[in-house]
Amino acid sequence: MELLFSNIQRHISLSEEDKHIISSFWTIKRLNRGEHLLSAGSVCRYDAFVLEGSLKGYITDADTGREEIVFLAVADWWASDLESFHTQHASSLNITAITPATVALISLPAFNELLEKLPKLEKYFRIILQYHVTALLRRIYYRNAHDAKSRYKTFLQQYPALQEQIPQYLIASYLGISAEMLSKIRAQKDL
Amino acid sequence: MELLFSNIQRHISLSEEDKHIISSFWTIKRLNRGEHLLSAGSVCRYDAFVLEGSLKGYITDADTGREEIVFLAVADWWASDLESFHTQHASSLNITAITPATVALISLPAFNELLEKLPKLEKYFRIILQYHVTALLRRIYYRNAHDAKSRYKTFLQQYPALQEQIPQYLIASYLGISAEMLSKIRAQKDL
DNA sequence: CGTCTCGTTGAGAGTTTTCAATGTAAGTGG
DNA sequence: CCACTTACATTGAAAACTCTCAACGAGACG
Repeated sequence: MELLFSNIQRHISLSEEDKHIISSFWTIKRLNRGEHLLSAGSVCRYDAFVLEGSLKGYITDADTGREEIVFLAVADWWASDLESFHTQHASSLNITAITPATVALISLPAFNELLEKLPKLEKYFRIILQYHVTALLRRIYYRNAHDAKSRYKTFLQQYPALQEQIPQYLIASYLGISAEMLSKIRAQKDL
Repeated sequence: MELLFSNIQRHISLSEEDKHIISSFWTIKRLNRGEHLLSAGSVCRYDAFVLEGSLKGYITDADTGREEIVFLAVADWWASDLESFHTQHASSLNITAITPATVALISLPAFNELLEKLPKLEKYFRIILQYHVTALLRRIYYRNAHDAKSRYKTFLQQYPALQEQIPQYLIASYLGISAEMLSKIRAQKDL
């Protein structure tokens, strides 16, 4: 939970009282490796903040059964389907623990109540969403403008920590590369 | 300006007084075709809401000089580099009018002051950012999971209006396709 | 051990790009 | 009004990149 506080405090200030209030709205959940936080077809009941471990968000192709990674999340990141969470409509996304993980969960009613009690959190969420949008636009840019090797190199520079926590074939999918291609890229001398 | 109000009112309610306050913080600017709203290397001074016309956000490759479209914006959309706007650091993005355009602009100091005067706008911005994040994740998913033809078909369904307002070679870049490839896809019978 | 997960490697196939040429419509200046 | 430029779209052939498929290897774990 300290991790969430420090994340929030990078953008707005919190009193001990605030932290107390915030804590009361969240529940901690442990996930086994492979356990689902959200399954396609069901509603995203919780917004999740990752405290430990790593998760993948992915879409399974109805025809081929292939998994396409949409996002990866490790400690200090968020992992949920925002649209499904806020509209309470069925999600097309799966979220699953890659490793054993600990997440902090908040339901939509609790989320709304929390924002009413601590309106300054609106600002926090707005700010992290701004960063998120920027990061996603950058990801789209790299996907469109650069080849597989260049994308992988950029990925390593930007998220050096992820390399150790996430299997390569999932990183490949995240980057829009086949697992075999990424393996061949890594075999090249000039990384 | 009415367009901005109706955009906001899709998510939160506004009194006439609110509208009056909001109006006072924005300035209207007309752009000629090809005119820059933001140039790479400079700071994004304004958050822009498009009232008329269409704009492109793109990154120019330093080596090849190629333009890579990062986003397209038409009436009722936002167009800015959020990161540069909020940090006031140099942007790597260009934003240029594709057609003659009218935009509503707000500076960062004005933006912050507006949010202090009308805190409920925090909620509005948080909500539209949530939708934006969802749309960008969907875009990434399609980019990674589907071939050029399928992406174009999905694009036509999702944004039928854009087809008439944006030249094809820019739509191609937006979708991560070469202009020639898109032309060949359109020549196929079974769109 | 035997299985499961994950990574590697190679060959062939497929998609998409690049390059170059051509066409067309719209604007601009004489 | 016409010639000329500019912007955009089309087409074809060759090249480049990436994928698929298939086989194999290595480590973890029960």
